[in-house]
Amino acid sequence: MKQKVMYSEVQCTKHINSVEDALYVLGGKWKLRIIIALFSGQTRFNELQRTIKGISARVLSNELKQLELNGLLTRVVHAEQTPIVVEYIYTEYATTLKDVVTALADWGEKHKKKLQLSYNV
Amino acid sequence: MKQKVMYSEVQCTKHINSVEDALYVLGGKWKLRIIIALFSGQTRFNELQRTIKGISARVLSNELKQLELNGLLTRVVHAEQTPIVVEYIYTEYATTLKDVVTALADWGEKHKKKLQLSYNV
DNA sequence: GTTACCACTAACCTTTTGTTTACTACTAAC
DNA sequence: GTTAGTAGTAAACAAAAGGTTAGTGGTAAC
Repeated sequence: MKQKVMYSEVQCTKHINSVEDALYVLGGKWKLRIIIALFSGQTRFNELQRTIKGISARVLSNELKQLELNGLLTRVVHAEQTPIVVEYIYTEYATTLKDVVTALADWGEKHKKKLQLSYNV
Repeated sequence: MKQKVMYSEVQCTKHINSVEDALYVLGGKWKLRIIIALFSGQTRFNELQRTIKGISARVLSNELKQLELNGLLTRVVHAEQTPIVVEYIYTEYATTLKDVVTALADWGEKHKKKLQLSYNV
């Protein structure tokens, strides 16, 4: 059983630490899904909750707060109108996540196709 | 407050579903770190536990089982030697994760640098 | 006049995840 | 003979994450 080594030990530790830093911000079940929904133009709380199937209001609220703290979105309150409308707008910084989202979504899609293939054969 | 829309609503749902499929396999605190350690040439249980700081034997054992079920590694037992040695070898299929790992590690690295900058200024 | 929408929050509960300690049984080094 | 390494597992517990239900107060549609 042979395999090629992709990184040195030092690079391994560096990679693990970097992924750790990324997961600190993006980890958990919901954060990336929320970011995708924001990228696709959803801005409102209830819109987001409808788009992201299965998330509860409590969890969505908490996750949005954390994403705001990490500089990935801005909470904009339109207090002048009734009912008061709140918009969640992704920041310029959040667009740096595009590669991450793309890589994960691509892999997830291919993985699903692979599973379907192995069941159908 | 303006933003460009990156995906249509249909693409949004597709992306969310794909990321969901990916996270089903890769989600949680440890799986990607284990994969990085495997990519860097670690093959043994205790080696992995030493490399991945903070993981307990129980959790490592569970995660390895799940990664094996999902076809990302093979458990190879060398029963002929004493003490019996077990090797965890990443599969060919696991190499399709390279882009995911790279994207996340790159983002994590940049994010850390950004944090350090904003503290030092 | 009842229902639904808006954007949440509080309290409580369950599930998932992870930790700690102790243990297996054998080997090799000091 | 004590310690450390080999690869784990069992049991008991703690912490983190997530879900459920109910409710706020105002507006607008049926």
